Amino acid sequence: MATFDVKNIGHLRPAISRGETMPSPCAACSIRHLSLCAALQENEVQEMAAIVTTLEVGAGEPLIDEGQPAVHVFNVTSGAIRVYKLLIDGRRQMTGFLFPGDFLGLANEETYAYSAEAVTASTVCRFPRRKIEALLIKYPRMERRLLGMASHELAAAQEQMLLLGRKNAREKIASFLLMLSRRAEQRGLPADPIFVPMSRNDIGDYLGLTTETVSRTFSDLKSKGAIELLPAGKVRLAQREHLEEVAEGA
Amino acid sequence: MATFDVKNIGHLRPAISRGETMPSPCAACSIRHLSLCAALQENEVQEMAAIVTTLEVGAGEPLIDEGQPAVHVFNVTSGAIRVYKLLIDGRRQMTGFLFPGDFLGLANEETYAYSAEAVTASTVCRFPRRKIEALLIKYPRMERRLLGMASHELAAAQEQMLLLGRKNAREKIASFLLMLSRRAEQRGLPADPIFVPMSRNDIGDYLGLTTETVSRTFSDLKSKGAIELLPAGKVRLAQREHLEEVAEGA
DNA sequence: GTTCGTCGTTGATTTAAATCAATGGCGGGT
DNA sequence: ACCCGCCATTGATTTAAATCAACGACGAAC
Repeated sequence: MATFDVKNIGHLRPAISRGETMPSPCAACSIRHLSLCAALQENEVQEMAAIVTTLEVGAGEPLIDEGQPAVHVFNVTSGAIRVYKLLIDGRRQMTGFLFPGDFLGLANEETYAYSAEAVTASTVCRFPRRKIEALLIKYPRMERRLLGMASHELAAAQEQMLLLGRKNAREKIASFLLMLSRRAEQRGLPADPIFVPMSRNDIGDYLGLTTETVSRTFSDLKSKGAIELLPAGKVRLAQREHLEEVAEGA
Repeated sequence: MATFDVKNIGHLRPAISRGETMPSPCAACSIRHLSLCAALQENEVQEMAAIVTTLEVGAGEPLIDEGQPAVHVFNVTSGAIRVYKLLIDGRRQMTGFLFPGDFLGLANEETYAYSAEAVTASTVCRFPRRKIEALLIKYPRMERRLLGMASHELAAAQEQMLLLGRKNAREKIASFLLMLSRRAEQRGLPADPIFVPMSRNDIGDYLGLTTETVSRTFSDLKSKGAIELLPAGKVRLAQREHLEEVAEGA
């Protein structure tokens, strides 16, 4: 896991001095969306920049281990991160996938309650938790933003509970593809031929299914013309409306 | 749903003027734990008291309907509340059970993303969301507390995802009983013969199971001596350690 | 006191998804 | 160039839980 300090952030400042409010890029990370650092004031930007470190994480490398002291918070800059919890015998439940702009490491306790790894080679911005907490006290606007993010995540978690507890395999896969599409769109990426960077196994562990069931369900949706499987992990949502109906259980 | 304003809160003040910090009772609701109102200053207590309304909700009565404008936040004072989401065809996923001291109604959006009903006859304190938000800006300490609660709930939600996605029926039921026991203990109630106020159907919708599977699994744990089913919805955790092993998937 | 609806339990059967198994493709390492 | 291991896919079989079904207990309503 290569690490280097961010020095040359000057070129990103203009976006803020230009008077942009939200979404504005995080000076340290050049993040636009849903970020802890969005819409900071000039003085706040400087303080954030002073404590940030940028990390490069190779595919499959760990970023956080459940049970370890929660000393850092992270902001994803590029790539994709998987967040998960394990049972003693190794069964794994993904609790989320993170993309550029997403935030990681919010913890109430002294230790992390989950693990995180890079799905593909990724870069993240790392902040010492203690320093972030000091900044939150100093700048309540940042804290409000964090609360907004937490409550957004909570709503997403409840939606995921509905999926895990009550949807069948086809509904799960349809929901998953649409979620990826919406999140890509939010980040200004193409919403239709979507890029699915994670393995069938990762998807299964996110949806409470096995690799085989995920693969079969993809094949099934494809044979019914709802999706097309393109090379390089791309998927076309050929019948988005149909997928939306399926995802909602209609 | 009977409603009346809270006037006589004077008798609760002493706990705060005595200089107690945390957990301290909420002046309006007499709540001790995990409450929005815990550890308030005297002036904050008065402002909270000025905007609170107490509601009585009969068993089965709705408190929140998904999609309705999110105009209030709630604090549970007595009884038990179920929070859930529905699919179009009526499949239901409980996202949580709330007990005295628990907080409800945190929402980022303009509408609620879930529904809530009383399991048993309950009382709740209701606050207008706009006024709460104004208070949060005025008193960042309250906001910090709210953030702590949100991140606690997020951790619980992730734990529940692990349960829903990867645990079998027995592990789910064991986890559920232990959760009820721990939460009862936190509220100063007996942790061993626990009171289970919700129906088998409610439990099933919480754990992603059917009524029948819940019932069979209870019977099975009982026949193996792990639990005892007592009258009036009480359950004895005869082999707590064994239940803990089962819950963790060991 | 009787009836009706809900609840919990148990049994029989079905089924969706898991498991077990085999294959071919692809990419990295030597 | 050649393995080796991982990944995706598909087929055959098993299985945990759902579904369908029946019954008794209980409480509320009339």
